[in-house]
Amino acid sequence: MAAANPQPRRAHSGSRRDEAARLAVLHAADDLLVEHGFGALTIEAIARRAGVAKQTIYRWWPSKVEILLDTLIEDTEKRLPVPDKPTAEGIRGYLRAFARFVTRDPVGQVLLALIAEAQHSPGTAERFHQRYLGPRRALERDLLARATDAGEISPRLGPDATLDALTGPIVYCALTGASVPRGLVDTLCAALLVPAS
Amino acid sequence: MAAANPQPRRAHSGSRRDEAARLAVLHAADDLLVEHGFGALTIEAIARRAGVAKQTIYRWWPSKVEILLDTLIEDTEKRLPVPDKPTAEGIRGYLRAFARFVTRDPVGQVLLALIAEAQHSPGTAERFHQRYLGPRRALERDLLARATDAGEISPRLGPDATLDALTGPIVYCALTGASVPRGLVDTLCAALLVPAS
Amino acid sequence: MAAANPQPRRAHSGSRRDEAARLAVLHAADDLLVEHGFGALTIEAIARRAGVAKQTIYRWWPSKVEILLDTLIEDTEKRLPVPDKPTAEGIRGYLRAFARFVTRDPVGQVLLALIAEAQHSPGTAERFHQRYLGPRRALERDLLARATDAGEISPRLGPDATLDALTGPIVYCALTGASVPRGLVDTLCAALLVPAS
Amino acid sequence: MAAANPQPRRAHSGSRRDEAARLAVLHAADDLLVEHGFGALTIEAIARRAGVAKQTIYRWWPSKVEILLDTLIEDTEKRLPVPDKPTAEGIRGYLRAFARFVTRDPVGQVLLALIAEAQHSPGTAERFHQRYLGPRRALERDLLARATDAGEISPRLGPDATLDALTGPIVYCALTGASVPRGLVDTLCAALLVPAS
DNA sequence: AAGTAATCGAGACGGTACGTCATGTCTTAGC
DNA sequence: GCTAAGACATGACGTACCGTCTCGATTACTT
Repeated sequence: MAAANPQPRRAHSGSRRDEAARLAVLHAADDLLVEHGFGALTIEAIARRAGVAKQTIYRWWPSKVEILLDTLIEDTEKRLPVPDKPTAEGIRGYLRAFARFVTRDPVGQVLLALIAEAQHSPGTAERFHQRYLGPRRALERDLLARATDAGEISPRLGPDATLDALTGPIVYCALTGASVPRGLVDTLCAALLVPAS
Repeated sequence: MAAANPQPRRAHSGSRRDEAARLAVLHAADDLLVEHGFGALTIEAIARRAGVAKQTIYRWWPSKVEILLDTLIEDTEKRLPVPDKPTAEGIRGYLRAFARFVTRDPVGQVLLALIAEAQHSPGTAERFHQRYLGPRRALERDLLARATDAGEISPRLGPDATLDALTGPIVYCALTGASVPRGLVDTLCAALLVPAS
Repeated sequence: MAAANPQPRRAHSGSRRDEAARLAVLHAADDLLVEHGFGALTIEAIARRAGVAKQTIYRWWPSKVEILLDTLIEDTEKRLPVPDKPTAEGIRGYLRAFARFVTRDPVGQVLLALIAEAQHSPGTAERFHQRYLGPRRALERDLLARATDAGEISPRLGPDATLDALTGPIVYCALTGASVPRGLVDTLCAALLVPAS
Repeated sequence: MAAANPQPRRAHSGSRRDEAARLAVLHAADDLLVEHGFGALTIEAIARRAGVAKQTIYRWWPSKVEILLDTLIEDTEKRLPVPDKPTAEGIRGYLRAFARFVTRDPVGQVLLALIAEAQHSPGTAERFHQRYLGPRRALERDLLARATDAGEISPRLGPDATLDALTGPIVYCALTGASVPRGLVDTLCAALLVPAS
């Protein structure tokens, strides 16, 4: 079929890392996760789907968790940027976007899968914190601090506790398969950030 | 002990289910999970540890998830009873106990493992809801309703959203390996249940 | 269906051996062997097919080989009697019947299966000789001896070698799935028994 | 030996089939068969003994019967060559060697095991004919034909019937655990091949 | 007539082997 | 030095039988 292409995908390489292979792996991993769930996400399946040799994966990623982390980090910045403006409304909007991200976006699936996998393996938990949770939390803490300094909000709890209280319910709903109840985000913001009125 | 045990270990019953084997499996699963993590929780390892044939496990449990569910359900009632008294203080105490349960109790580990595993497999999610999350949530909703009727509390959100908002942050902290911040439970209760005072 | 018979097959037992069960086992074994081959001949399959408990089989037969031996011994006398008359023609007829028996008779299948199984297990070989091959060979040797005494034949070899030379090719053909070539029996008799001219 | 083996046992090759593993499997199978009988000849035991992974066996052989066939075919040519010279004496010598082969040679054990196993499973029978019995019989038929053409012998039966009559008794003796009676081979040759003298 | 004993069906149990799948390491051969 | 391809040792998967066992019911021989 398709006009008998003799070299079906032959142009790959030489001495430098093959960027096409890298992207093919990331996309294959993402696709498999979304289409068939984490159970189908094996190194062999990724290699098969990406049209890549297993060894090519092992050369560049120490585990499939790192593949997911690569996808997650690259895509989260696009799909769910932390807002610049330190306003109460900005924070509320970010949380609403986060709820959508985590319940509907394919990349949100990756986040949930990593939270789950971190629970199963200490090594994963470690890397997950280093590469994703830590940096993200730093950005969020900064947003909160600037909003507080600006008098936009006046949180009833410390920064980390506040963020746990705001994002925890959203993540929990997503993990248990439920949608985030209407009004939850607004009420949480109202109750915990105490708008400067 | 030592004394005079007349039957050395010959009594595996015969035609009826062997209760000793059942308990050995549940304990082996729990022990392996706590000692070596979910990764070490294979059916073969459970069978080895319990001194039981693999087939005996497959005869009674369709998957290791159901083993964990059995443990979780049996033990949660003992370790984390939902309080009878519908008071604001009772609810606060329950949430504090829940925080301890989920961060320190071995059975809490089982709960976290199941939340994680449910994320990886739809079948697990289904069973987890049917057998644990659903019934438990019903009890909690009942507690909330009775406390509301008694005028003890006056929640700002619907029952499910309230429970998500209260337990979500605790579960999220446990999942991300953190301890539950001091004051979090009290502040959440104060902010969301609006004590009748 | 079928008029709701409350006791479907209840009349079995008491304190004496249940003859119906014994026959059911023998027939089940034979049927399974013929219908699905030796591979399907497991104790569990026999028990299932005979509608009998596994223990009932183990109580009366030490192995499935003994079941086959029971069938073989009981049925061979009916299907393949060693002739009384010590004539050359009688011997020839017996060999022709033996060829039919071993290539077409269900009981012949049992014989072949036991020859094969004896090759796989020394215990089987032992019992097979004791209970079948030995006694049968004795009868055949006797037939040969009487025919020789009567001057009907004059074998070129000793009795056992003669019998091996006569039956060996037939068994070999049956084992290799071939039919016994036309004229083989007659030529063997002519060449080895040297009719009294 | 001893001397300077530079690679201790690191050379399992990589992308090409590992010849050492192939031979280890063939020898392990042969050894197990001779030492512990067909009952001990399980894939797992072969793998253990050969120091090879089970999957390596399944990759190259569809069943243990094919392993035995490989051994049998490779070794029969060395241990029991069909003679070139189409003489009566050559045929007699071949049959005597065959009797020794089948009663004393370890490879003869493999042949008997395959005859037996073919009786238990149609698939085995099929492959056994295709790969061993058929080709061997063709060689033997050719030997017979050339000897007949040369006027060395003058068989009383067709080629296949003659071969069945000559080899059948030998195989039968081996299968029933007996030794081949003295004089049997010579008498069979004399009686069936009718030397041209 | 009550007690004893052997039988039967059912089926749970600790095992062993099955054949399949994914792991992570390795070697080869092509560019 | 990268790549695709894939063989390899390892070990878990879920299934099928093995032979032993214990049940609860059904009969038949004892006393």
